[in-house]
Amino acid sequence: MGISKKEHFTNEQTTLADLAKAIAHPARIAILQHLLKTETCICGDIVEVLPLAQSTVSQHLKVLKKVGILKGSIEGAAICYCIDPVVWKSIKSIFQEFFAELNECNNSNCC
Amino acid sequence: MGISKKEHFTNEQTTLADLAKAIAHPARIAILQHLLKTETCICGDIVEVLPLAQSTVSQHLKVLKKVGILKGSIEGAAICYCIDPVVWKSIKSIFQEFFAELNECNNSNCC
DNA sequence: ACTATTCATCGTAATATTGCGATTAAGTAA
DNA sequence: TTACTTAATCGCAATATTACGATGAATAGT
Repeated sequence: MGISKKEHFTNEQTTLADLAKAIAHPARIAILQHLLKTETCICGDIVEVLPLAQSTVSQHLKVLKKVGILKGSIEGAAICYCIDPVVWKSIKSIFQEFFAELNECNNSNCC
Repeated sequence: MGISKKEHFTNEQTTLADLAKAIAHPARIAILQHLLKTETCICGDIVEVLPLAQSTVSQHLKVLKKVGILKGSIEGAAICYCIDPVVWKSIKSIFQEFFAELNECNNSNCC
């Protein structure tokens, strides 16, 4: 992604950016929405849901697992994918706090 | 960002992904936090806040303006940057709705 | 007119992401 | 053992992102 200068930013800033990056692809949104919609774990049919090759879907799953949103447990030959509710709620809170910080601009000269 | 297959996904999925992508960089988080913290518009000292070159900051501002989070108004030689409160609240709602969809997994066999 | 300031844009290089086919690894079933 | 299935990983190509210096456009002040 180009030359990175993450060492100049705070942990809070890089954490939020990394979380947003994990969500920043329609395929990963689709994976999460499918898991949310079925209200349970999915054992083995994630690839069929998406218009992408198996290796590509596996890469997207890896991204979501890396930030902890997804956890996978081996179920025979298949793997069951779940949203980790603890991590999910934590991420939800982080985004909520970030977006809650808005105060209306009180400078009538510019807005 | 590699071969894109966005035509296979819904508008909702691509919209959320694009919003997340706009936030998915610590420099852009830092810009937004600075604007949030000062509780007003910033006229001309954005570059000084960040450890990046002026052209790089300008590119990040462009990304934020593209999704509508920021609006800039000319103030003489300088430019005043504001967070658009309407867009901000809209994005806040989109994220909130997405994260609110979680139901606990009720399959005791896998989680 | 001349100069300084501010910010956008251009051009370029380095690095990251996305996607696919092929392969590998691990389990199941015959 | 020999397939068969499932999912991760490898290797590659195409494209996107990030960053910087240099340049350009617009305004302000002298």
